Order: sequence, then C-alpha cells, then structure tokens
Amino acid sequence: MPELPEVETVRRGLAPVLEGARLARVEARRPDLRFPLPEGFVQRLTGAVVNRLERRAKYLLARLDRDETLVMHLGMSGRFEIAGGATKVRPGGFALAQPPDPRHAHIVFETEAGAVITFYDPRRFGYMDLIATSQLEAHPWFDGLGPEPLDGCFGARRLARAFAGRRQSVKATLLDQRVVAGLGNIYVCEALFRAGIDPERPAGAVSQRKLGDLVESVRAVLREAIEAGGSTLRDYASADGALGYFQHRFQVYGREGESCVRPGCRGRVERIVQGGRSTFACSRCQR
DNA sequence: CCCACGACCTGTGGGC
DNA sequence: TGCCCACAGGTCGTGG
Repeated sequence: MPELPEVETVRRGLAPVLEGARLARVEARRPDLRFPLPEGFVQRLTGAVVNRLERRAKYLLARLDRDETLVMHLGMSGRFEIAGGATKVRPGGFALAQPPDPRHAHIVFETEAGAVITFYDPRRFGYMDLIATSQLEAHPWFDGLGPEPLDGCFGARRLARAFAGRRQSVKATLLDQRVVAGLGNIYVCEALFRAGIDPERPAGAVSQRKLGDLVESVRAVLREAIEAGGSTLRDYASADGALGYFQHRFQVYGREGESCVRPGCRGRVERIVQGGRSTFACSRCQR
C-alpha cells in the first residue's frame, strides 16, 4: 500500500506514542512476515526504549537505546493501529470503517505507558528486522538506495546522471529505488503527468528541461500527499477525515477513460501495462 | 548489465 | 446470488 507519503504519515502517527517509550511487551503472533523474523525478535525488543522513529525511503526505522534498529517495511498491505494509552490515533491513511481483521494482527508492541500498537498485514509482503545501527548503511536494503526526493541532494543534476544512456522507460526508472527512494506506482504516474512526460519514453531521452519539471513534480506531488495524510484506497467509507485523502486528488491514477484534467486538453486518461503494472497517462499531454 | 516476468499472499470488485 | 478472474500501493529472484 504505502509509498513515501503513506509511510511518512504512519511515522508521524506512531512517533508521539513510540518516541521515548519503553516496549514493555512485544508479541510475535507468527514466526515470519515476508521473511522470518530475526532470532530472538521478541526478547531483543522487550525492555528497549525507542529513541527516535525515522523514515528512509519506504522503511520505518525505530532507533533503540542500544546498537540496534528495528526496521519495518509495510509491503503492500501493512498497517498499524494504536489502541490504549492516551491516544486514539490511527496512523496512516489506513483508518478502516470496520476494525482490521484480527487474523492478520501479526505483531503487537505494548509500551510501558499502556499504548498497544498492532501491525496488521493481510498479504504479508511486509517485513521487520533488527539490524545493528552501525551496519545499517551497509545493509543490502539501504546500501545503494537513491536520494530522498524531498531532500536537497535530489535534483535535476543527479537525475540526469541516473537517466543518462538509460533505455529503460522513465516510469520503470523512477520506480527503481536506487535512482530515487520512496516512489511507487501511484506517485510516479502522478509526477509524470504533472511533468508532461510520456511514461514509456526511455529515461535517457528525457530532455534537460523536462528533467527539471520532473524533479519539481515529484517534490510537489509528494509534499501535497504528505500534507493530505497520504492516500487511502478502497476505504472511502473511512470516518477518519483527517487522514489519507490524497486519493481524491489523483489526476490520472485509477482514472482510466476519464477526460484529462488539464484545461483545454481533450484527451482521455489511458491505462497501459508496463512491467506488469498499470500505468495511467494522457497521451496528448505526455510526450 | 538490462529488462521482462513470475513469485510471494490474501482480499476485493467487477463481469457474467 | 454466486463464482471466477483480474487486479491491488512492493520487492526479489530467475532467466533470456
């Protein structure tokens, strides 16, 4: 489910409950998510204090009061729910009209203050691991990861270098986490539409000017989405109006057959398949 | 190295 | 109503 804005929204929701909190009880209700949980997962976390909750790309990083970081990835369908304690927040754009299916409650963290944080993941593409903080950069998940798109180090220069000579489509290239970290199918479609770039164009054939537009589009769409609390799909009945409403602002994603929203354009949004995944675009505006 | 594709796993929505 | 298929926000491994 989550791309950068959703993961960032989850981080912001969890941080007030987790940062500075001691994990009084940890429960792993199954031995694995996408991958087996690390040896001694529960025991190594029990009693630990979460100093900070950070995000890198689509990973959540809970920095512990020891040389260990709890790394969490939400996969496609991972979500957290907070209960108890002083707060009733449901972090992320994942507030459900109905309570999450308890069969998919895989990991439970309980803080000393009494907050219960449950990780649900029906498809189980999510994963968690405990990694020595000093080794984090060198870990395969993080080594070679591209720049954070909202950081200063991401710019047209850097993108030009990554795109140079590349014959792969610009869509697939932007999904490559080594090129830029945190983008997924939705925000790539949206950014390419805003920049007026044909998703099928080879990355190496994007003009300098368009590259600049693309950087600005990526930044803008991510910032707006974070501000909106991310996007919530299939959950329009959600009562939690404060979280996750960016899906209403999609300009192309999921809008196959609708007229292009660009003023004056008479085109329609088309769906094509690239690398087995849907791409939405207007072929009149995106060249 | 590059790229397309299948695999992982479960749920849901649309079409018939 | 019920069934079946296509598809879903991500990544990883394989094979051409």
